Amino acid sequence: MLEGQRLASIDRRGKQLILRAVSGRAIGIHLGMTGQCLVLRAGEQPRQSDHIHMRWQLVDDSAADHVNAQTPAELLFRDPRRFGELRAFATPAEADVYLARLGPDALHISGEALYDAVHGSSRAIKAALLDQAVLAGVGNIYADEALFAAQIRPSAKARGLSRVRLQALAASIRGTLERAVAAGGSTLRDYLDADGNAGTFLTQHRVYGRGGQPCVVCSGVLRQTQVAQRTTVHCPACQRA
DNA sequence: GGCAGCCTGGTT
DNA sequence: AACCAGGCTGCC
Repeated sequence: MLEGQRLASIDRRGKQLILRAVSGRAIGIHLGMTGQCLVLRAGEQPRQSDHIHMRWQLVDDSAADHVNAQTPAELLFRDPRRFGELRAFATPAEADVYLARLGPDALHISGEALYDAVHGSSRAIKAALLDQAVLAGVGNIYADEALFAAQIRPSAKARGLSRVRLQALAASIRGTLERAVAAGGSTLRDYLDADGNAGTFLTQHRVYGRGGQPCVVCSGVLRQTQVAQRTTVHCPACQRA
């Protein structure tokens, strides 16, 4: 699909990455749980060479004055658990149809947009946040963290939450994701950025993975439950809404 | 909605 | 050996 093609752009919508070529062809990449996209310089070897499912040779022929111009490099897709996905699109329209399944991007979600997306739903608010057609980009970690920041119970019915509450939740989602991005993401075990670096947001988790431990705000015991079939941690005292 | 299933690998 | 994990789909 991409042999001999010139990359035009690299974008993201929610958890979906999309590489578009000048010709209109495109590749969609989803990391799933354990996927990694790694960029290697010429002659560089990946730290872990197992579970590599795709390798693209890259040539940088951009600016003539670029230090690395003409230096070949490689883009690797590695995914031990194979829950990730690579998908080829022949045209921009095909790619756009695929991306249209996704809700608004969580990193930029407005209070109004979140209200519009969930206020009519009878589901638990956490289930709605995890639904990529409702909101694109929030997974289990950031759902729990954002709900804690907004003081909302994960099991609260979406339709029972006020406009003001949902506006606060939208702000918490944006804030949580911004801080996570600034920290390079949450590496539990596998996640690495394109340069092979782990993310450190794990050190800032306030509820995810802390069931049974004291709440950082009130010192009460954090409760671990199941919501939408996912392990969920919240503070019963702080999250009253 | 709930649940099995897709996979590998690390921890009880 | 059993259970658990960042996600998501398909089937009741």
